[in-house]
Amino acid sequence: MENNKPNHFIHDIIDADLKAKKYASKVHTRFPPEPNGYLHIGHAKSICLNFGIADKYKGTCNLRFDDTNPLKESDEYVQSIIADVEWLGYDIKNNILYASDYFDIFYEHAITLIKAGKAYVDDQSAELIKSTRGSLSAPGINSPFRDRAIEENLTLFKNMKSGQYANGEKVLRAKIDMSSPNLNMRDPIMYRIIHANHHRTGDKWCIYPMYDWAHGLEDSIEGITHSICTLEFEDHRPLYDWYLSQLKVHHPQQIEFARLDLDYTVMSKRKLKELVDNKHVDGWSDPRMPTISGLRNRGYSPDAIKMFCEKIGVAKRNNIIEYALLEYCVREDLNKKAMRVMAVLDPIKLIIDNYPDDTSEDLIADNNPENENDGTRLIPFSKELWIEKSDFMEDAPKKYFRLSPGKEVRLKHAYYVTCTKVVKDDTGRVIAIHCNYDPNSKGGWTDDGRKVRGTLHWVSVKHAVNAEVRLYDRLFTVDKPLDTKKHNNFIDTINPNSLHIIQNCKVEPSLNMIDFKQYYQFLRTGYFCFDSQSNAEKLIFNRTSTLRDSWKNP
RNA sequence: UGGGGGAUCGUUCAAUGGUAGGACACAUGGUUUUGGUCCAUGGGAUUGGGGUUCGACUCCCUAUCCCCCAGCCA
Repeated sequence: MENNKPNHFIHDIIDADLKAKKYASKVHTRFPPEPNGYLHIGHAKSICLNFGIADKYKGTCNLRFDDTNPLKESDEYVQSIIADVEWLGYDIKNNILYASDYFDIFYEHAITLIKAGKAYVDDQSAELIKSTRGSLSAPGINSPFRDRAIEENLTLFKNMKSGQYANGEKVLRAKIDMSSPNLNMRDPIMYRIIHANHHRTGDKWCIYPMYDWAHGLEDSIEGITHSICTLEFEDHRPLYDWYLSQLKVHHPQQIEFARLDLDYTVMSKRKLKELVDNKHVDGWSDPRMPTISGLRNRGYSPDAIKMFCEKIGVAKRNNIIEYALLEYCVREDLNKKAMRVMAVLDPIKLIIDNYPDDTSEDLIADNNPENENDGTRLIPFSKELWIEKSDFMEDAPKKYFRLSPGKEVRLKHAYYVTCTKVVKDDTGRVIAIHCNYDPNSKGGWTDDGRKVRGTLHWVSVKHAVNAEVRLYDRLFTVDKPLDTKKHNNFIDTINPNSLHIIQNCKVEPSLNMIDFKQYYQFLRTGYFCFDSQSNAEKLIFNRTSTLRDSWKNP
């Protein structure tokens, strides 16, 4: 297989490092989520990037939980993240790591820094620390506790660890430069006191490391070579570098790239959590959510998501990818994989007057014209069929290929039929359509050169199975829900019609849950999958996406 | 405002001093037992102004615009 995956600036950096024999010519990356929510498609970009690099350079990629804040994290999130990464297809069984496993090491390193006179215990309140940090243009003010004796710092820090102080009473700070133009360097906090139960370490600790202090050490301990993160950490890099060089430990290279943003959705864990908590969606895995588990329930394949992550590229400029590209990727992938079936979403009865009353016959249908190996199946055909309401028009425009009075169409895999008359109710609404079929067109073809433009899908009335179908639309009505210049609150821009449930859809009998398939294409209507709530008694399908539709009703 | 980043077709990624190219989107044809797929064609961009150079998206100067940072979040 040729490797024509696009190259990007991070590859260039790694190539240069390899050439310079930096890091003993090995490549080790990591994907470091905080378990404080479910993974979304933006994380998928990072996962594909980091695991992709490990793969390309024959290195390793760790899944590492950055679990340094017990207040926001939970095991539920840990489990969902592991499941999502594995579902995407990355083998992490032997590479699941936790920052919390390094807490003892972090602590020892902190002692080292204190002993070197590079860290101190500060008694100031959070408010005071904030107010003495200065501003974007004004320098900060040194804490009165900044020049405490090393021995005193050591004692105080040990007391912090042993639980002698309340939350917020003291912090450990790095002694750097309160007048640095980079706010991150103004004596950043290394440890804060949080008396809380941690999902892995329980009550062992009541001091927890801050991100900047912990992250570089995590990378260093694991022997990471290239620590890839998003743009907002760019001005944290000097601090990342400062800690590691003070401690003279293995020093990975931090590289920043632009995170993924998608139009017509939101992509921050906080915002997604708000949608979940306020019940705007049915949990993190709602098929409308841009979460990995949401996309999975929606019927997206791992390959489609990976293809998407490759196509969007990796660069440093802020970007908003069009949702259309994601849809292109599912269609592209599912076109090759999906089993073609017939399902009528909005049924109307079609009666074939010249077809025998009490017979039915099994017709051969190919499962996927894109892949002959997928074989064929039999579909029952009889006198009364369900067809799609939108496939009939009494007064049809010229370019309408479907059924209308006097016109002949093909019933897919079956016969040609010609519409003879319609039946209406008292209000004039069409409730049934009558037609005649051509017995010589069995299989949907004749050799007489007849041109039959329209092809309809159908389901035999007496063999049809009822199903519920859930149609999804974009979750938001605007392309940038978070544009505060246009919208006060992104919640206001939620699409009230993002979920449309239809009952009594008629599907072909092969669609029971006994012969379960992962991906379906309902012929002419879209890609679908079984909903996780679906069972043999009640079939429920989710629409993954529509098919492309070049037909424009004039 | 101090600091850190960034600006190329509608969107996104490339071009690393040498023909501005790909993908998606859009448009128009063709094929078709899915108005799907597939195939072909087309329109469409270097933020502005100077400079260096035989030659500039690329280097220099200047202006403008956008993003990030003042959590004991990550």
